[in-house]
Order: sequence, then structure tokens, then C-alpha cells
Amino acid sequence: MKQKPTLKVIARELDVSVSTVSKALRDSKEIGEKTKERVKAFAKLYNYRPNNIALSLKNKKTKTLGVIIPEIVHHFFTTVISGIEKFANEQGYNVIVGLSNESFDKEVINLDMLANGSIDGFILSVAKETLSKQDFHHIAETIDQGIPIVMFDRVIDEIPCDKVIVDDVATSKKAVQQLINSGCKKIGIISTMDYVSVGKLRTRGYLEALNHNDIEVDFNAILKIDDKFHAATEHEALEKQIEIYFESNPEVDGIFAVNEIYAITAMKIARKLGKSIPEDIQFIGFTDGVLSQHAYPPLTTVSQHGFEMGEEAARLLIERLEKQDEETESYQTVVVNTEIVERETTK
Amino acid sequence: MKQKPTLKVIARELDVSVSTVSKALRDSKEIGEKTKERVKAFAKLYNYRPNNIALSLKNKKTKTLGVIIPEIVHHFFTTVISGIEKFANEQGYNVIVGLSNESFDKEVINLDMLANGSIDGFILSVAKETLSKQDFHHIAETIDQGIPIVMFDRVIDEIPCDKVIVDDVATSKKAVQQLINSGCKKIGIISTMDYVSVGKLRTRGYLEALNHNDIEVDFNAILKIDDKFHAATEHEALEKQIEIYFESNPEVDGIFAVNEIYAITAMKIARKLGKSIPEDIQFIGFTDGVLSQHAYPPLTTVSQHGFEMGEEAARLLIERLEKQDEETESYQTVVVNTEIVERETTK
DNA sequence: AGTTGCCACTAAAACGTTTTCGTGTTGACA
DNA sequence: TGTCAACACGAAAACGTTTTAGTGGCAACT
Repeated sequence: MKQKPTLKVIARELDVSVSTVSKALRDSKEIGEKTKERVKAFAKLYNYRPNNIALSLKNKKTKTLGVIIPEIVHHFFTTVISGIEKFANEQGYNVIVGLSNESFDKEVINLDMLANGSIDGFILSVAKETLSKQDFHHIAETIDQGIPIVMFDRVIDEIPCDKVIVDDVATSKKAVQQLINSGCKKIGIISTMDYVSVGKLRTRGYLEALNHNDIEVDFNAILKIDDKFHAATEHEALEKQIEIYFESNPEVDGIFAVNEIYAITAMKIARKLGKSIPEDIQFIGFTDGVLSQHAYPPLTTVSQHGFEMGEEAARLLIERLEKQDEETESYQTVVVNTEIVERETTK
Repeated sequence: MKQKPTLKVIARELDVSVSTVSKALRDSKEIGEKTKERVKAFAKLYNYRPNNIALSLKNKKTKTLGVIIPEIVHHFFTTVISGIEKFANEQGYNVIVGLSNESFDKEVINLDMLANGSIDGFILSVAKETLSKQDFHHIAETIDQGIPIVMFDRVIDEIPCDKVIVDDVATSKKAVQQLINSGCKKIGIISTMDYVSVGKLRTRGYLEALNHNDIEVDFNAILKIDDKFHAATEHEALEKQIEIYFESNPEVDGIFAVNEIYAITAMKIARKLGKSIPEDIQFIGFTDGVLSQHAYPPLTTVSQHGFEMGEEAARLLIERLEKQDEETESYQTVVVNTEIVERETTK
């Protein structure tokens, strides 16, 4: 087992001082040519790499980003992570991920564990429980300690920081409009509870589209799923809620769902109820992912461009980190554009 | 902006020495009761937390695990990460993820970036390109430097280290047997190229099942997809290959696919060709994920229990880390059991 | 009174870097 | 010959901890 050499052992071996070695490796002009050669040759031979931890301690920056998301088994979030990773790596940063599992406590713990010097800044999508409790002290405190945070997707208006979002209301409006244009007479929405910011905004877009077309709003056609912070484990409950919904709304011929799972589950129930897609009922989902692509029939969705969102978030964070001392420019919120990818659940 | 206090500022403020503060906080019996009280109160008031980086430097361990996977937008891998995260967090470890994107170079870079003190050990699933090049020097060198590695799923036999796998051949054999039991007369397999260890092993299981039932092997019914290291971007190519396959194998009435995507894509093509599932043709996939659950019809698959694999991998790694000095017990490879979850693509 | 032992605390080293400030040797120049 | 700059290098501090090895004072014991 070859131990990693340190400056100290190189210095001892070459009979020079530690500082000489350090300077030689950084090609300082203080050091003579032959010594530089000697040191570099030795370093290469023994595959010397500076110890990152020591550097972090010295520089007071770790060159790593903390990403905290509600869950990782979720196509949208992984796409975002990919974008973050790519950008971060290009800039020489690492990414450390924390999972909140939609839980307030785990979010607090994660923030806390990493805020002790392990990372330079956070990229965060807020847990549902946090959203519903409206308790944001941990986030505010982190920022107050000088650790920058960038929020994406699920965002908190009251907290001043950089944000990366999608224009949820405009996009939803556009999606519903498309349903209308395709001939739907009675359009329903399957959304989340209002404390989830995006659910609320997408519902607003839905309402705006109806109003804009002078269609009367039927509040029975608005289904707000209460999934107790964790969709994965409660799938039967979800199906049940949707089934009841369809039974009490037999005349809907268009569904706008705020995420893939809701859309696909609704399609399944609709099929079970004997409706054919898209002839009897059309569907548009939000958040384009593998599920939509491979659904039967392939689902028309609005793509949020998660990869791009990740890149943007990483860019915002790293830019802020690198010019920390310069003028503290005010916070930005970048809106990444969306796109409806038409597949076979719309006419 | 409140800066995090250090031992030094607490010491100065309270007019004691740094060591006293450190000991007081760790409740050392060397320190008098009233001093302890004073220090603790002050620390709590200013929300003191020891700086992780300094600790890492001192202890020569970072309490973080490096996880390197081929891609993150993939249900199986994210499930594994969840398992790793859970176990690691319970033991006070953090997880830093690196993406190889199935590329050899990125795998090397990732290993390199993190091996410089940033992490205590690796959990790794090998990139396809690495597998096909058969160049494992980076992995061997990392281990040689004293950094333990645990491999999972895609594993390299030649490298001695802890491993977490699934009994690919036995499981595949079982899956194919099930197809046989359900009345399939001509069973095909859609696999990967042989350099992907799991593809090879699963194909072997398929062959064993046929032999065991005295069914003659038709090598034309074995399709090996060559997806040039990146399935996501080449979906049409995949469809094309499968379509050609079906046309030259019209009589197959059962398909065993080594992953979800292959299975679902094959189902789509089969449907397009007018076959009905499972009446005309049955399907079993490998790697149970959201896609299988929500496919139409819901796909029968073998579940690899990714979460459990992640937990096991983390356990192996952390155990090795914590008893580093004790007897260097030999490497383990744990085989997590699999399970066929029957849905609607089999009779 | 002198020794011993304990108590409560401090000094300093160590982890691996980078960087500031010296410092001794050389050569050139007046 | 004496002065100065340039050169090539070293010592030490600093980042924030923990830990080992003291240290001074006091009480108890002989």
C-alpha cells in the first residue's frame, strides 16, 4: 500500500524545505530551475496530489456544493442534479447530495451537517413538510451565516436568495389552452395541495386559461391530492382518489395534471373506466420524464428542462461564491423557459 | 451576517485557553464544573459547531463516502443511492456523488478528484466504457493508496474488493423458467453486449434455463443491443434494432429483457406489430422500477432491491473504514436476493 | 515542614497546505 | 573594498481542531 506523499515527505526526501517544495510545484519564480525540475520529477514519480482538506482549511473554501432535494428517486430531480453536476464539475466543484425525504427535520439536519464548513453553498428544493409548516428559520439562518443558497422549483418567496424557476402559471395556462384548442369542453386539473408552491401556481394558470376563454370554473373538477409528503408509498390511495374524482366528474374530456405520476395514474383509471385516449379524454402532464415518454399512449407533457435548471442553479451559486467580496449585487431569479412536447394523449 | 464562532474566539471572549474550551465542550473531567457551564452556555448562545474541515484534517478521515455511478437519471441507481444515503446518514456519514456518464475518462477524473482526501472510501458501479476497455488501473491504484472501494451491480472480478451483487444467472434462469411455465414455446432475450458483466451473466441464466428444459437454443433469438455507452440518446436506434429482431423472429412468444427500457420498448414494438400482451407474447424485465410499474400493461419484472443493495454497500464500506487497523479480514461479496414481481405481462 | 497527589487549567504540537517575511550567498558596481 | 540588488531558499504563521504533556496551586498526609 502506497501512502500518498505529502509536501513534508518530499521535502525530507529531497533535503529541501517544505516551502521550497510547495513553491516549486506552483512554479514560483523564487525557486531555481534545477530545484524545480528535481521537485517536479519527484512529485510526478510518486504521483503527488495536494490534500484537498488541507487546502480547504487554508482557503476557507471547499469547492463543493451541497444539493438538498426532497427525493432522488424522481426523474425531474435527477435531471436537475445532472445539470448541476455538469456545470459544477466544469468549474472544478464537487457535489454532495442530501435527501430530505420531504421531511422538515431531515432538511434541517442536512443543512446543519453540511453548513459546518463542508460546503461553500447550497442548492435547495424545499421539502413539502417545510412548505406546509411555513417554518423557514433554518434556511434564513444558513444564509445569515454567510452561506449562499440557490432555490429551484419549490421556492420560498419570503426568503431573499437566488432562484431558478419555471413560469408555472404561464406554462400551465398554455397547456390548458392547448387542451381547449384541441376541442376539450370540460377540463379538469389534478394538482397538489396549495402549500406546494408549484401546485398552487399551476392551478392558477389553469384558472386563468379557463377565464380567458370564458369557461365557467367548476370547482368539483379541481382535484387536490393530499399525499402526506410522500407519493411513492401511497399509490393505491392516489388511485382511489382519482377514481372517485372521475366518477363524480363523468363529463371531463381533458385533464391537466401537475406531474407525471398523477397524469399516468389518471390515464390508467380512465382506461379502466372504458374511456379511450385521446378520443374520449385528453391528457397533458407537467414535468417531462421517462414515464411520459414510455407511457401508453406516450403522454403529452410540458418539459421543464430540468438539466438546464440545474446548470442555471449551479451557475448562479458559483458566480456568487467566486465574487463574494465584490459588490453584493442583488439576488436574481432566473426563469427557464418551458416547452410542450406533444405526444399521443392530445389530438 | 453572523460569522461562525471558532474555539479561538470563544476562548478569547471567556478569557480561557483554546484547549479549555475544547475540553469543556467535550465534557472532559479535566475541567471544573463552573467553567464547563460557562463555556457551554456561551457556545449554545452563539450556536457553535466544530468546523468539519478542521476535524477532517486532524482525524485524517472525512466521514464522507464517494459514490460514483454511470448515470443518475436511472431508477435503479437512484434507488441504490437512497439506500446508501440512508445508511450513511445514520452512521454520521455524508455522500458525495460523481457521475461517470458511462465514460472511462470521467470515471478516472472523478476517482482522482475525490481521492485527494475528500472522501474516506468509494462505492462504485463501473462505466460501460471502462468495462469494454478492460482498463482498471485507476481502480487498482485507488485501492493501493489505501482507499477502500465497494463495487455494486457492475463489478470487476479481477479486482479484489467488497462487492454487492445479485445472483444474475440464477435470477435470470428463474425468470425464464417462469416464462416457460407460463406456456411460452419460443423465448427470446434482449441483452447488452457481453462486456457488460450483468448482461453476460443474465444471458447465461437464460441459456441455462433453456438447457435445463431441453429447449434448443436459437442464437437468432438472442439480441445484444450495442448502445455505445449511452442509452438515453439513442432511443430510435434501439427501437429499430428491436423491430428488426421481431421481424426475423416472428415466432417468439416470450421475451426476457435485461432491463426495463429494453422490455418496455420491446412491448411497444410488439404492440405496433399487432401482437397482444400477454396473450400473443409475454414479457419479463430485469430491474424493477417506476417504468415497469406504470407501463401498459404493467410489466412483470425481477426486482433487484436496489435500496437494499445501497444499504449493504454502505454497510460494507463503513465497517471496513471503522475497523481499519484491526485484522484485515478478507473481502466479502454479498449477494442480495431477488424477487419476481408478477404484473400483467405474464400469464 | 516537606512530600505527595489532585485539581483546573495552559502550552504546544500535529494534521497538510500556502504565504509572508527573512536571510545568507553571490555577483556587479562604484 | 564596501554596498546593494538579485537570487535561492528557509522559518514560521495561519486555517480550526484535538490531545499530550506539562504547570502552578492547594489540601492532605506523614
